[in-house]
Amino acid sequence: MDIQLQIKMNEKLFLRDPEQSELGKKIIQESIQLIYKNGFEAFTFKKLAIDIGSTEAGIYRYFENKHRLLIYLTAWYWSWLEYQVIFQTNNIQDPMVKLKMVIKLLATTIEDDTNTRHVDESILHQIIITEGTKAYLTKRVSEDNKDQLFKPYKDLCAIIGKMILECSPNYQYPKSLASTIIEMAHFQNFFMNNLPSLTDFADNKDEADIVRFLEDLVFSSIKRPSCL
Amino acid sequence: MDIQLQIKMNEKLFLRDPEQSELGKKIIQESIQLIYKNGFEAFTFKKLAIDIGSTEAGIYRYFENKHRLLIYLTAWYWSWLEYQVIFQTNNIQDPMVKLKMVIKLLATTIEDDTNTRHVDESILHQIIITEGTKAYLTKRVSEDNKDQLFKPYKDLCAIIGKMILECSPNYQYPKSLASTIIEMAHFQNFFMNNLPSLTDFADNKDEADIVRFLEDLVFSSIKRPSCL
DNA sequence: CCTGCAAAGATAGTGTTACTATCTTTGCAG
DNA sequence: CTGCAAAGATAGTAACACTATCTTTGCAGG
Repeated sequence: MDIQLQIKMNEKLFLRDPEQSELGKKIIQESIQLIYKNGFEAFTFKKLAIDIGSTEAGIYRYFENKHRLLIYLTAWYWSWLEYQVIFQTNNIQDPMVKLKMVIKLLATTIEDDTNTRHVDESILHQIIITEGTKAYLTKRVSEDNKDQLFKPYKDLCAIIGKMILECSPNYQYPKSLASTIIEMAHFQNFFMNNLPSLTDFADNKDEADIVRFLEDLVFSSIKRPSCL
Repeated sequence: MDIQLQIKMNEKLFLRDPEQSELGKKIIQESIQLIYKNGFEAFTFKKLAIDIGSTEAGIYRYFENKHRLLIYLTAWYWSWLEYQVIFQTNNIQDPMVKLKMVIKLLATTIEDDTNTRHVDESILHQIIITEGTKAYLTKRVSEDNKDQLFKPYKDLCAIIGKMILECSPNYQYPKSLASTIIEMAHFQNFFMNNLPSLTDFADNKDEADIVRFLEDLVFSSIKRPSCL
């Protein structure tokens, strides 16, 4: 069975849909490699053009600028992750087990999904850890939000928030706890590898420890009422 | 009583100490205004030079580049906040009360501290919320960390971690919980004001709600063992 | 087979950014 | 009054972030 997974993206994210052409797919594929390698600040359309054997002007036909491309990549990632969450929690009844699965998906290294040929998810995951927040930490965030550019992120947050409420219908902060899990899954990973004294995982550098920390955080918070 | 508070900064943060001259202080003062107004991406030394009536070359004598200036501002902020934490928790015995004070300091709007004439802390606080993580979310983070540029942040995290252990000596993740509190105090604030559906504070937009969320998060986590 | 049209390639050009260099002026300390 | 450091003035460069325009390619419909 060879099923190619295609994620339908918001049209405001691009000028021309990169999934619809070879050049477009190469832009996605190689931009992921290049951002991973040099970081988003050092990433330019010029360098990308050279890497894919095209021209700057060619890339500008797909994306307004590099920041839009970053938003596209993050939106793609969160859409893909939402799909993974829905897929992996399908047929699971216990909301606690579902939540644990979500935490695992968020905090654990992702293998490349061969159903999406032009995207290497494991590298994209690394990019999202380091560069993901830069998509929205800007002066333009409200305008971009009006164009629904962050919808995949917000959708995922809403799904996790619902699971939290399923576990604990009286918990007061489901959405904030959801966004906390999402961000901390990434920040603790970044800290563990780069600023280890900000974490308790410096010795082993094991993602499983992050999972345990997040599980502890979440389930202590939402179970507390029943505990009192 | 007129005491001017001066924070001793790591010498690697600058080429020439901005606290030691009028021009230096103007660079700090106006860069805070300019970054607040236009965001870090749009901030340039050229614009800053015009605003302070000096030249680009003049600013380059103080800071290698704008990223170093951002690291300086964040380091200054965390040093100042550490001082506030120590000052405000002085003579408090109960570690839980101390922790609550820390959460309040992290998550609540700061009034301008008149003891530091060239820094407007309330605006700096806003900058740290939006731009703070960009100081370390780079490819250079390990080198910068070796130069101890993030020491103030790490020191604050260590202090909070210690308070957590005072509350609950057996808690396993004091440092990760500390960095979670610090980051979430800012992220939840940013989300509340810019991407409200990621939080549970959209209606009131009240920082006191963030404080309550963080207190709930922290004290559920660290009290759990005694609860079982 | 020709026509038309869209995608992509090729090339050029502009204003801005991120610096670096050098020379002059200012102010003050010895 | 001399010397020296800080700051001002000015210039220059390579890279970056675009925009414009013109040509080529490929292939779809008539």
